[in-house]
Amino acid sequence: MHESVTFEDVAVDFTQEEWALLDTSQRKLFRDVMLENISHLVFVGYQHCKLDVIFQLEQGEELWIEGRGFFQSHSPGRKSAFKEELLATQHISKKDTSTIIPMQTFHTPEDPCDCNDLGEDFSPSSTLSQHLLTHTEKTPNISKEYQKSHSDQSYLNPHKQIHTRGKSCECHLCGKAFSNCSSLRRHEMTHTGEKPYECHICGNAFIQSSDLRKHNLTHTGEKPYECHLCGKAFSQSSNLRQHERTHTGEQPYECQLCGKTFSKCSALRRHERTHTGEKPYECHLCGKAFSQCSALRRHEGTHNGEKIMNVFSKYSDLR
DNA sequence: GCAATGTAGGGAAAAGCCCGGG
DNA sequence: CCCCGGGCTTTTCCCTACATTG
Repeated sequence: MHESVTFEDVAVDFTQEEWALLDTSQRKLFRDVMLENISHLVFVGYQHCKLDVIFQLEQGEELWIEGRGFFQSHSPGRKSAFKEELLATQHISKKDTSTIIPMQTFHTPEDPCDCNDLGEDFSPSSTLSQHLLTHTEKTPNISKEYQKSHSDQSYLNPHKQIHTRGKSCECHLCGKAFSNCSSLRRHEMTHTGEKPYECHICGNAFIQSSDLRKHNLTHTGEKPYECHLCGKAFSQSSNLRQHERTHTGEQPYECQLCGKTFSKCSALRRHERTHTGEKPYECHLCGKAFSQCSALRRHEGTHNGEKIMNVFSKYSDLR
C-alpha cells in the first residue's frame, strides 16, 4: 500500500513576526527539525533539495522576506521554489521496507567526520541530520533506488573523495573505503552475512575470531578487565571504560536540544525521547504508553495490584 | 500523604565493526 | 595476507532513586 507524503505533513512555517517571538533554542529546534524533515524526504527518494536553503538552515541565517513566512520568502511568487520542489514530493510514496537497506554510519564516533576541508566537525553526540545531505550515499536506511540514482552524481564526488583519500580499497556495495583490502574483505562479510567463526557451545557465529573469543567469555564467566579504583571486573574493556566514567564524571554525550550531557549513549537516546514525546513502550492491558521500558514495567505492577484486589473481592463475594 | 508517573544514573551483558601490529 | 588483540560504539535490559503530579 502506498500513501502520499506531502510537504505540509512535515513542514512548520513561521512569519517573521512569529519568528521574532522564538528564543534561541526554539529557533535552533526549528532548524534542526526542518533539516531532519528534509533528510527524511531524501530518504524516501526526493532528490532535488535546494542546497542554498539547506545551507541557510545550517548556517542559521535569517530566512525571511518582510511579512512572509519562510517558505514564501524563498521566491518572488506565492510559493518559494524550494517549497515547489518539496511539494513535488507529494507523489513520492512511502517506500516498501524491502527496498530499504541497513545503515552503516558513515562517520563512527571513533571516526568523527572531521572534515577540515569543509570546516565540519561532529562530536559523538551531534545529530547527523545537519550533515546527512553531504553523505547521501551513506545515510540511515537510504533507499537502494536513491543510492542508484545518485551513484553518478558528480556533485557528490568531491566530498566523497575527502573520505576515500589515501584509502585504496572501496566497497562496491556501500562505497566505504579501507586502507587495505583485507579490511575490505572483512567488511564485505557484513553485507554477505558470512560468519566463519562459530561458537561450538551455543552456535552463535561471528565475522572475526576475536569476536568469537570475546563471546566465549560469556560462557566462561571470565572478566579480565578490572577497575583499578573499585575493583569491579568486566568481560570487555569497553564496559570497563563505560564504568570508569562513573568515577571520572566524564559525560561525552550531549543533547543537541537542551545541552544536557550524559555518560553513555543510551542515556542520551532515552533522554531525547523526552523531547520527541516518543513512547515506544505500551501497556498491553490499558494501552498507556511510556518512554521507558522500566516505567512500563512499574506501571504493569499496578495492574497486578488490581488483579490481586479483584481476587480478594471475588473471594469476599463468595462468602 | 500517597500512588502513579517522569526522568535520569548506572550496572551488566553482548554484539558489530575497524585499526594496527606481528 | 591472515591472525590477533585492542578499542570504540551501540543496543538491550534491568534496578533504583528522586522529583513531580493529581
